[in-house]
Amino acid sequence: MKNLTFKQLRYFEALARHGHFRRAAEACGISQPALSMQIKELEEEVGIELFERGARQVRLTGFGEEFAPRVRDILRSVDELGDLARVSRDRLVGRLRIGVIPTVAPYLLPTLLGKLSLLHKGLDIHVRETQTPRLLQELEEGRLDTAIVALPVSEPALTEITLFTESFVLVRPGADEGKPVPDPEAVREMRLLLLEEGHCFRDQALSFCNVDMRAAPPRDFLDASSLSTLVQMVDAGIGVTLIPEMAVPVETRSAGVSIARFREPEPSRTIGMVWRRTSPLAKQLLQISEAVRHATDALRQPRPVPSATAPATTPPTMPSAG
Amino acid sequence: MKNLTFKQLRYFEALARHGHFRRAAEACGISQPALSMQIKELEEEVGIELFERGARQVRLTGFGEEFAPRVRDILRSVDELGDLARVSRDRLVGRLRIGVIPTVAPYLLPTLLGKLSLLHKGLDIHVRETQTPRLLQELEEGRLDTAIVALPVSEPALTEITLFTESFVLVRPGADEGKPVPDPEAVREMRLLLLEEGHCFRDQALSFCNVDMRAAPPRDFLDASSLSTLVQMVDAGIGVTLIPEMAVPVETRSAGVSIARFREPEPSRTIGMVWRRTSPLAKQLLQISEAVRHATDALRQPRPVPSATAPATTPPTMPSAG
DNA sequence: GGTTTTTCATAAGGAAATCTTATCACAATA
DNA sequence: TATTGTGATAAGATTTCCTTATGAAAAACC
Repeated sequence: MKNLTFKQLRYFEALARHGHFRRAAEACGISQPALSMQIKELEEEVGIELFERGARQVRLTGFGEEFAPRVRDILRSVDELGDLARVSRDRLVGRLRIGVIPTVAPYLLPTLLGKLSLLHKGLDIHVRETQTPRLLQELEEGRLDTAIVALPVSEPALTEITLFTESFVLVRPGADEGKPVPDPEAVREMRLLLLEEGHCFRDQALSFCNVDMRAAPPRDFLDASSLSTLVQMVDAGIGVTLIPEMAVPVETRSAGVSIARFREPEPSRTIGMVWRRTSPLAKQLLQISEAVRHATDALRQPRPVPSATAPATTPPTMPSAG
Repeated sequence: MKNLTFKQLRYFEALARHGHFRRAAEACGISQPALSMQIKELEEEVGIELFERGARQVRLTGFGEEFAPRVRDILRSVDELGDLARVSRDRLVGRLRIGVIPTVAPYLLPTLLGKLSLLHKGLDIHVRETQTPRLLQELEEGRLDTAIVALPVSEPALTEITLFTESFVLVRPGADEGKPVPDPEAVREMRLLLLEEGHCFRDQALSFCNVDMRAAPPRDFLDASSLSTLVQMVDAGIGVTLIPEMAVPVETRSAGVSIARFREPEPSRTIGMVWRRTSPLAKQLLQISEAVRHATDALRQPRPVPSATAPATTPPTMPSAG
């Protein structure tokens, strides 16, 4: 069975159906001798005669009868292989493993997942929510297909594409509403609540306040594990914090806190999508990045943030490593 | 999917398993470039990349992951095709459709079927019991694989092989035990009970009595539909009959009839097996004919038939057409 | 930082397979 | 007996497939 070919099985099937060499050959688009030879070869391969050649008719032998349904099964499976490919050609199919950092995930995913599963019906989406370094590692190990993180990642093995840039806003107790917006140095002197070690957003916030991240934290920072917690801590009067614009609608829904935009240059971060440069999904991932962009556009359309200054024009990018 | 080959699928499987072109190629017994080309061609065929070539590793794409189990399925089916063939190589497999004339069937089949199904485990044996002309027709139409009939059949499209020759014996009432054995002409004058029209054995019996078969039956023959019935009629004192040797043990088991051998030349018939000259089962059928011969040897070993003369040496063959 | 190594892709030529046309052999039919 | 229909065979052309040799890119090493 070493040199069995698909052609032989197709020819076999045709001959079994037509019971006639010339007609079967015609159906296969080859000459009658070619068919004869391939059938003969198949029979040699198998070691048993498959057809009984009568002077007036060709019919399957008993063994051929046993052989035929199996062959048909195989040919059908191969056809299905083709179907699968055809259907998947320009659609993403199967599993899409997407990683998202925690300061983006809760705000982006609800909208994004809906859009994606609508766009790619039957797509099996796996989401991994963790911090950037782990995401990048899993990406490079092939355990993720793409990740949504703050740019730049500066990994030569990865392609990065910008999704959007968003400002950070100050979250302070409701009572502070309307007070002048502090400048970075002033924030540093306030009780600044931050995410725990490892979140890139923590570093971005610190950087904004010109804190040397390698040095010890300037004050008795309280570390929270989510933006939600941070806002609740602000609400409790423990201090102030920064959150990305995208988080505002969700996180200030019912909290007694006030939001203030900074003066220019506003702090901001750029969120992007990355994938292995070698990934054959590039085209589809690009497509997905569009979907993400649309999803976030919708998220950032309503801007209920009272602006203390004119809206920012070209905000500087924050460091994102980590 | 028109030019997909098994090789490509095998190579695909190997590459998916090894994740390494050179090693996979080695496992397939080909050179690395050959593998590269076939994989590339497969990917072109499919229209989607199946592998993601990293600098340090080769791994399946998402689509490849969907593709792989189907491919493995197909390869397994093909292997099973090979297994099926290997197992069937020198064994008869599947269905064996065997036709037997009614004056042989009841005596031969019990032994034969046991032997056959022992010899070819899993063989699906179909038996057709009917008269010679129908058997031959079904044989030629491919609805039977072989038939056991009285020879000769003289059909150029059929191969015939002799199984055995057996004598006919006279069955008469038990009271006639020991009486002189009548010669053919005398039998003609007795009330000779025969099988109904169509049985070759009827013609053979008539022929023995030198009755012209084309003429009207000489006397008020009573036609029975089986040898069993004939013997029971003899037992009832209605007349005498002839039966083949093979039927003696079974048919005279409990009847009050006596058996007498004829003087030489004993009447006899030759039973043989026939099949289409084109049948690829020839080899196996020959094998089966051996089994039949052994089965009948065993049947004819005990000869409880009182012999009126010395045993026959070269009995003349009877006509068998019909 | 440059060199070596590893790995897959590409190129060119040769071997093997597959196909085509032409022809044969056989048997059924007229 | 001649004719027709059928599959098998033969010889040459074509296509596919494989090998060796080489290239390019990235990783590992010194």
